[in-house]
Amino acid sequence: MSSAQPLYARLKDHVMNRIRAGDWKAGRRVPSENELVQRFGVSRMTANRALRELTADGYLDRVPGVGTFVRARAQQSSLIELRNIADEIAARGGKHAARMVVKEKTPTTPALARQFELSKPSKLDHVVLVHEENGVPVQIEDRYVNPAVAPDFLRQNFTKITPTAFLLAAVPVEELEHSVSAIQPSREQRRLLKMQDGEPCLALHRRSWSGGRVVTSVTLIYPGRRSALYSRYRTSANGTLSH
Amino acid sequence: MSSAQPLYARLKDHVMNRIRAGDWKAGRRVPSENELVQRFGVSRMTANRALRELTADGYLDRVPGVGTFVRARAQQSSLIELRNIADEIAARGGKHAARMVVKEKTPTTPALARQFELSKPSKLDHVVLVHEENGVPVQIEDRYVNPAVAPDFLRQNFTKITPTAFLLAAVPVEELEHSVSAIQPSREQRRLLKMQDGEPCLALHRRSWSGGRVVTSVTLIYPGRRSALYSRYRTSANGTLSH
DNA sequence: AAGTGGTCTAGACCACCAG
DNA sequence: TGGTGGTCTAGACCACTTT
Repeated sequence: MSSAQPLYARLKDHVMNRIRAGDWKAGRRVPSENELVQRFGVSRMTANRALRELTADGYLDRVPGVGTFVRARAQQSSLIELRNIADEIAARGGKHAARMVVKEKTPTTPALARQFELSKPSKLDHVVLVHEENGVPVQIEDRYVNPAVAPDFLRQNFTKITPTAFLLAAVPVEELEHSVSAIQPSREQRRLLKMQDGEPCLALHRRSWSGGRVVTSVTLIYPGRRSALYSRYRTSANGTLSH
Repeated sequence: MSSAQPLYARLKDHVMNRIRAGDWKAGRRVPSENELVQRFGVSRMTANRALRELTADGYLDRVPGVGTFVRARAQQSSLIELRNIADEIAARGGKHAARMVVKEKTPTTPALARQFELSKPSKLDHVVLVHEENGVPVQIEDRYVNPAVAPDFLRQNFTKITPTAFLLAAVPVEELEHSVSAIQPSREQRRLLKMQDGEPCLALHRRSWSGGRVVTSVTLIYPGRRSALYSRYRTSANGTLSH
């Protein structure tokens, strides 16, 4: 089962696995191109491509004449990464919990059929849950899923694995659509987020595609009082924005 | 003045200039690697790197055995591009106008000094303007600029050139920070945007760096009723999100 | 002086697609 | 069969930093 993966991709994986596992922490020097050439028996151009692409991807810093290092804050190039909120909270040192509010199969309304690009009426999976950080509600997740793409979705226990984590593992995402707006929360949403009257919310809507079909359509609602979306990144050498 | 630019970067520029100028439109075949080798006298690896990076940047599509083509919709990988609102409105076929509200030099408050990473008190340029599309206000721009980095800023006529357009041309941006939140607009902001009572706003805050110094800190305020931020993009081959 | 990254070359082999 | 992109090599020269 020798992988058909190209050599430079295997080198990238090797480095990323060390970083993800925590073996190589921020600021640590990673092997030089010549060291990779020695250890893996590849040409220097191949080692160079691996490290160069990881740098463009935001994971490494390279300093000519000095070396290559694990970047301090992994670059967050998009305002919205497809991340698991449980991981985000854990990264901040908080304790995540999720509370189920709705878990059902529901027939498509015309609006839902349009969102899922379905020509015929069908059934969709629907869940609503509230994510909490240290007991404080921080996000409402209102999600529809196409069961033709992710059949086992409704059978999961979403207090143990978040819908995002399940879908990320179950379905390869090929395309993403995001939009963000400010909304006045409904009474029910205010209650779930334990918000004061009059406070606005940030609504993030996302659709994802796999194999040309819409996998899921989700609305994430955050209390507006603190910024829910943040990114910081460098621009690439040629002046276009790095992505 | 032979440019110190590497060959692959010059090839990228050459292709991008043709695309930007409209010579090569969406779907058009661009020169193959071998054609670039012939015309520019470079090795195939160099031509390959140029076209490969432009593909990763979202501008081209490559099909093995067939060719390389200008991508239909230039990929909008980040939710927030550093774009000029006048261009955005023009791209939608609308008519842009800007109205000056404030144009002044102002001493730094402690909060501003922190934002600009200044150790000593100093003066900053400050402008507030309202951008309109077909006569309808669509954005408040509240911007501070470090005059040590962009000296001529306040001398511009911002009803003719937007602050973004001027700064993009005047200062190379190397790093960007964005955050988004939902806010309840002040009475003054409601007035400027001609909004109803109770409607929330989307606030986008951005800082940009050049040469290690903060160039500008800007807050863009949008009426929340329609989504101000949108993106759609594909994920890259190796499974990580394209940026 | 030795090591680093940055670039470039001139070949090569492969899978794929077209005529 | 010839052209395309995808990858890889084994060298090379350079500017730079560290020792």
